[in-house]
Amino acid sequence: MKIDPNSNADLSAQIAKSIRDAIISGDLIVDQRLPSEAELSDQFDVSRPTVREALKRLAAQSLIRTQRGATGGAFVNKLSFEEAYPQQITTSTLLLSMNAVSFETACEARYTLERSCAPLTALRRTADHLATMRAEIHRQSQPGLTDEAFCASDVAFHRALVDGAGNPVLSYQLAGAVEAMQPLMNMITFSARDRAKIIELHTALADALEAINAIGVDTALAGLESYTTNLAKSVMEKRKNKA
Amino acid sequence: MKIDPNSNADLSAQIAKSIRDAIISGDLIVDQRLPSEAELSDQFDVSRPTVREALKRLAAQSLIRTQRGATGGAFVNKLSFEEAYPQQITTSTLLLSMNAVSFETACEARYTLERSCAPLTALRRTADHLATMRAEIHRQSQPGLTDEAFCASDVAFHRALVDGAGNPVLSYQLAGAVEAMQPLMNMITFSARDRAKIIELHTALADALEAINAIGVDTALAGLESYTTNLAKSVMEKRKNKA
DNA sequence: TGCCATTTAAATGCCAGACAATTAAATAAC
DNA sequence: GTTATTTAATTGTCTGGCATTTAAATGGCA
Repeated sequence: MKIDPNSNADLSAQIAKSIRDAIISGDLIVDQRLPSEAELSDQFDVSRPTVREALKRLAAQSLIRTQRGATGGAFVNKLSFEEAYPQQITTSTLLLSMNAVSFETACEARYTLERSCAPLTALRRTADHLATMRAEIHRQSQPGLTDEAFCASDVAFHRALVDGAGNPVLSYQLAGAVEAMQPLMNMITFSARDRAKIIELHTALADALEAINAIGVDTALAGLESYTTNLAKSVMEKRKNKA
Repeated sequence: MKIDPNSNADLSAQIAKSIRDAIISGDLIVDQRLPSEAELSDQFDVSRPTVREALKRLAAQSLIRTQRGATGGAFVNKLSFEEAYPQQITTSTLLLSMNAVSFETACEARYTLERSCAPLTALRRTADHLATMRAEIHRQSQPGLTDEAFCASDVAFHRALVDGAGNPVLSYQLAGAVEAMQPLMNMITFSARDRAKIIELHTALADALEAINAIGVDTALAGLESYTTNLAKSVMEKRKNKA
């Protein structure tokens, strides 16, 4: 393996790319041990610190894991959904906050995606999913709950809705959309009447799911979307008038 | 800033987390310059190579960029959708290949998501999106096209469909689902009749989009999903019988 | 023989110090 | 005032080393 020293990219970036490509292409398979850092420095003709920087890049993407000790080294990591979730959420959150995505755009994306998996959830949801949703509704109705806790419970409720579809790929893709909304929602102050309305819609949603009524689920979600959007709109309006 | 030397995690991982948290929380804002590597080593009380490993971790996630020279350094990077796309696709692809996700599950997720944004696309698609789709349909009908090129064109067609919804958040979330399917699709051999059927459905889809006929779009997508699923099923069947 | 303690070797984790390359700003020359 | 040169700051890379961890090899002992 050779590295182009005239390239614009860092040596460590090039080496990371080389190894990453090998993983993606299947040349390196899960749990396979990479050569030791010393061997890699020989192969790529760079120093050990440079190799280490490359390995840290890959570790940051959960593509490898490292073990110390005699039989240690870097191993191709089996990327799990559990590991990928937080990454996905972090990225989505930063994308929203750094790119001035409007509340409406984010909200539209979120509810569009959620409504798409609702029919599957109506078919496949287990008692567990329903119980989680009921529990979150109960939490949401407790007085003295901070706005932040209310939002967190809202996210948990919706996550259960998504997971109820029983498709891990869907759950993964939607995690970003649902969780990344939370910081945006946290900017809203919920009046008691707002909460009551949202809880009412959540209850209708859970009822429809329990009754395996896909249309009812969709109606409730549509209601939630429009209510949330209007709420955000009026909050922004008030804030603008004050300023 | 202090680092716990008794933690299980690497020093570089802890430092990266510390800086990452600062970015997420807004303590560090876009384009803000981080302290130099030397200053960071002082602040965290570690050596420069360790700081560098931490910075490379962050760079791997596109959270920072670095510049050399007198006024250089590490800067908080404005994460763009363009940058996030490839990461998302790589992760999704690896998740599918490493977790033995069935073709059916992946396909279900993909078409569920695509059908969800179809109504928006019907409303908002531009002439450009339609032109792209027509062009890809034309490419797909050319004889002598390899299966791989056919799949690539299929992906481009569907990406145009998704982008037509005019919601960058949706486009981003769906990129993984659509693109990660390609390796799975590449395992299928398409007969001339298969291609003709798919092209027919693609044409119906484009026609419906042109006519702003959301129901027609949904019907075509449903047709594509069931056709693709059955095709994959029969391919797997044949392969099993041979073995 | 079989079990336990010790040693050894291999690997990653971390550090100190140095030099090269790059870049913008300060300085000098004209 | 403009251009050329120097300087300083910063990242990129290398060398060499020591610390730590871990499993396997070794040796002692019953």
